[in-house]
Amino acid sequence: MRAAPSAEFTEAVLAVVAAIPPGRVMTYGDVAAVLGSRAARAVGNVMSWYGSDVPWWRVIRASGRPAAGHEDRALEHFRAEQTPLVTTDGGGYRVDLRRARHDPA
DNA sequence: AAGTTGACTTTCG
DNA sequence: TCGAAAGCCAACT
Repeated sequence: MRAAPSAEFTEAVLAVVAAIPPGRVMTYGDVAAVLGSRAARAVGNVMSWYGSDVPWWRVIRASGRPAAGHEDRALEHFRAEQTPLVTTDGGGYRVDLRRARHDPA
């Protein structure tokens, strides 16, 4: 285990993630931006620790791919929520950020 | 106080 | 469009 974020930071992140509507997604950087910071990595840490209590699959990387190692589980949710996806030739996939990106403002 | 780590981002080739 | 390298932030040792 590595560096559990402070309670303040954790609650703030969970609140933002929980506010993302179904079928939409936000990048780690976006979530951090809402908190007034650029700690995208710290956001990832919060997900690894408390992600089980929020729709963590709606938080993805700027590349349009979900958290590393969780792509399979995330795909199930995306298909269930009809999130805009882009299937790649290699059998992989990626979220269509241009359409699915959620703007909290 | 300095070094290490991570569900990241951006820039360059 | 893809991969490698450097940059950044927060928290731990």
